Amino acid sequence: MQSLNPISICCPPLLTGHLTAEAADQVAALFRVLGEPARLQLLNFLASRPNAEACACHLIEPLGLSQPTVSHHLKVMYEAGLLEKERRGNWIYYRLVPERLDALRSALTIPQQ
Amino acid sequence: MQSLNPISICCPPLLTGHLTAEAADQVAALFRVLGEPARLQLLNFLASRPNAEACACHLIEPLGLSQPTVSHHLKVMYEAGLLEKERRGNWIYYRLVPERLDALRSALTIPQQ
DNA sequence: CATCAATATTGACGTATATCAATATCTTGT
DNA sequence: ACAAGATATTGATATACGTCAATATTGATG
Repeated sequence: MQSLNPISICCPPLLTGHLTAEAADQVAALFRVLGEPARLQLLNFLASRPNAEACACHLIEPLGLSQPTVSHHLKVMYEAGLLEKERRGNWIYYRLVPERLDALRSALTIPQQ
Repeated sequence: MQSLNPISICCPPLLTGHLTAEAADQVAALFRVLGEPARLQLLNFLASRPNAEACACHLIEPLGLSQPTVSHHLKVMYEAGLLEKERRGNWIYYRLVPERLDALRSALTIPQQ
């Protein structure tokens, strides 16, 4: 389970300038986080909620996966900087970090040829 | 090695509306293709060339990987619709398919909250 | 048709990781 | 402090896949 540094500047443009091996590693790790259907469905579910957030307890049933597995996916996305989390009483709420997805989006920008 | 259908409509928005399990599988498979540093470096190298294309023979040395491994990565990206290929005499040229990356980019669009 | 160069495929191996059951940890309320 | 519920971690298992050496295939050319 490779974790990402959320503070690191991500993502360098993929298609402009020279992409170093280190930068490629970093961006690839983020793509790999999105390369899992269960995680995409979690993101999609969160996006559909008010404030783009939900209690972890609400994320288990819609996926049809076990609680530990969902917890694992949430952790992976949290460590990748795609989610924030916040405890509220007994529950932990996860929230989308739109800036992170925006950064990835801009990394895919294609230079005018 | 899961292959993608290049003709299929990809990609449905991740963060708008309901993402079915099948759609999540499809988009995740495309993200997984990008989740490999060597492939990102290949894309980056192609983007730096005139016409965003290069002979396969020019893609081996810059990566420091064996010829079969590079061939494998090119095949994966070709089957994912990210590259086109064309034979020219003895050589096979691979070219970026910008529309495919654009489609992925738009799938990451975040709805206004 | 034979040869050569470029690319692709096969098979083997190692690593990464998704998944779950079992268990641990953490918070709140009594 | 204890009990109960929510979430996280551990350990085990299975699968996906990156990598290379060896080999096959393909196309051009003599």
